[in-house]
Amino acid sequence: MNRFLSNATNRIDAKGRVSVPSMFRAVLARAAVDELYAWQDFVFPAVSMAGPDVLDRFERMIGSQDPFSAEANKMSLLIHGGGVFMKLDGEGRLLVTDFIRDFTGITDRVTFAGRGDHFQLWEPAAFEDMQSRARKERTASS
Amino acid sequence: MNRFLSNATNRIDAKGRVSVPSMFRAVLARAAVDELYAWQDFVFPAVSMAGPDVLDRFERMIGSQDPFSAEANKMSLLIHGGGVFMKLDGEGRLLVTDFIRDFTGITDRVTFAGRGDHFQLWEPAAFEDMQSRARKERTASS
DNA sequence: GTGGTTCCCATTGACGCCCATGGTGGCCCA
DNA sequence: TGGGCCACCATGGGCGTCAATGGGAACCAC
Repeated sequence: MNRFLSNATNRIDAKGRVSVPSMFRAVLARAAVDELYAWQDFVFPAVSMAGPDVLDRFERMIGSQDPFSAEANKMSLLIHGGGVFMKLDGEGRLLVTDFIRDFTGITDRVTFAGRGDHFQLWEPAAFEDMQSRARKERTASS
Repeated sequence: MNRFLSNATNRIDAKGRVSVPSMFRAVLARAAVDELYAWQDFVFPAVSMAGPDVLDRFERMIGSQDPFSAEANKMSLLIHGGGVFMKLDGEGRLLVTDFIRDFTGITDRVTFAGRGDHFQLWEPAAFEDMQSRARKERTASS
């Protein structure tokens, strides 16, 4: 499969590392991605990750707008100022930095959630909560 | 037959596996499906399963919306983050994971229910209950 | 040096793949 | 029509492999 799907919760070890689910690593390997672009999600309290191609896409989106518009400026602030590059260690783990902790509230466990063309890091309880809320809204509106 | 019909209840073994009814497996084989897309039903406490084409359908639904809207993001959270790919073992069994147990209440037995283009996994008592209730409501309203 | 990383190796528990068994229903044949 | 044979399905369990996790030691920057 070539997209990020499902969710899994892994523990952060004493050194602050956490294993990226093998399923997600397989998708990254297939796309020959070895350096991850990570950004703070625009909607949820989660950090999103994907290959560098996503950053290119974001930049093209900005480029198509008036460079002096407030929109384009805000967008750049989010994707450049709120984004970093990360890479995995030999075992497929990533270091959970303060960049991630502060924005998500993650402390000792991480929920990885597939989002199709990217995946996200959530504080486990926040993920559960948001998902059940989304389900309720769908049920109510249908 | 090319659709999922009827229902059957099977036992979960010590390793947490359960046989998918051969009737359903036959439908899957005919559609050349070897990897199942499973999602938590939007209405019932059941997990639904079908071929990956269902996921494509869901994704087209999302694709028609503004990708930065909270609506589209929540829907993606459900169908991507709340969906899993599963595959059957050589004997046509699937592993009943916590993803399934937590949402359905399944413990040691599973009721498989055909739903036409997909089938569902229910906790046996919950299925009986829901079915008899549906029957009553129909009788009352007709 | 000291703190923070990165690279490497060990452990263990889960999962996939394989083979075995038993029970049931269908089919054939007398 | 009755009995027996056979095929298929549900189920059980062994075992090898791999992922998730833990920790030591080298390495770099300050």
